[in-house]
Amino acid sequence: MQLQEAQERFIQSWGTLGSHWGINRTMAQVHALLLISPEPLAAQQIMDALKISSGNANMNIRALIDWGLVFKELKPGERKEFFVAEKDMWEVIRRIVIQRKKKELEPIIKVLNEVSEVEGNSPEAEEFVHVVQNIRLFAQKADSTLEGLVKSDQKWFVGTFLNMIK
Amino acid sequence: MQLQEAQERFIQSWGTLGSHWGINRTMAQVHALLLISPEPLAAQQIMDALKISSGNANMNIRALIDWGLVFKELKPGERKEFFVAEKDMWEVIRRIVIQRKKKELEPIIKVLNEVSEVEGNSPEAEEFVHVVQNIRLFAQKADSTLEGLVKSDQKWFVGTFLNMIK
DNA sequence: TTGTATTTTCAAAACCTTTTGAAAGTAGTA
DNA sequence: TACTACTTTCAAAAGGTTTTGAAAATACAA
Repeated sequence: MQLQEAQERFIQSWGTLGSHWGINRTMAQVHALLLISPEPLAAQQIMDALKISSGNANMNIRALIDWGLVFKELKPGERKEFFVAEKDMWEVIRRIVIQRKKKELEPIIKVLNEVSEVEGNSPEAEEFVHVVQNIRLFAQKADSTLEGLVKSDQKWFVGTFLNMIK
Repeated sequence: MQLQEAQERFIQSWGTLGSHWGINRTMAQVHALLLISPEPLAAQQIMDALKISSGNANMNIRALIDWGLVFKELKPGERKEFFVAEKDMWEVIRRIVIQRKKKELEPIIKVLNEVSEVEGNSPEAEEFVHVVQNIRLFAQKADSTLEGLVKSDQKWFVGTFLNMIK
């Protein structure tokens, strides 16, 4: 396969994957482009490569920086900003886990804690409490699991985690 | 907190969570409603409770059945169909993992395998292969991890998995 | 300071997904 | 068979998100 075709396929697929993971399509494509670029890229190069507008490029680059997946790099003598991707996949995963844990898991745990204080002992109330407690247990497990994952290093993941499962 | 308020809050939150997880808002709300219902519900009851149209209810109930998260139940003497949710949270998670693994992880692994056959030895090609190999490693780990999770039982998750991470 | 390259903003447009609800289809009952 | 309760379909509408691009802002250089 030719390099250019491979690059395009990779960028497209990464975009599709991202859009299932709370990262918008373009944001994931920008990330993919930077991932496979040996050199930092300027906004204009990103716009050209992905055929997107300046507004779009700017917004998604900013978002990637917020997520900690992309860094700004200034070259001496150049006025414009260049961007590089976080290329350590383990770090990429950690960054995404941190964001999603904060935006999704923590809010639902908060709600589960609140609604489990429900009054009454009708069948509806009993069923409700039962289901909520159950989910709460899982949510808390997931929370500590992810917390552990965020704090652990790649060695652990590649070694123990996989071997254990099999 | 009153039961009704708690139920509404739970349904709303479950809907929001679902929408971040490839399950559309209404689909997750229907699932939440069935989860906390001690009795099977008919389509009409779901439509009334969530204030949604028949088409919407029908489509999302079907989707939940496809995912294996909801089952049809026929009551003797009743013409209409009733629906119950899968209430075992472990099974719920397994079902979702199965669907998403098939729809997201497997396709990207396929693409990664294909594009890693790239030709050339320019810096671009080298960087490309390097990044792709790296992601491929993670994707394959994730695949076997999830495969293991799908095959394992809850006891394992609650016991070993959590303790191990800490 | 002025000029110019670059970045940022944001309202409007384009795009994509979800929902509606009327009509058609289905199946049990008489 | 015809009736009725219920389910399914699907084109159109609504709703939500993303993208565009012109204009404004910024920041360096002369």
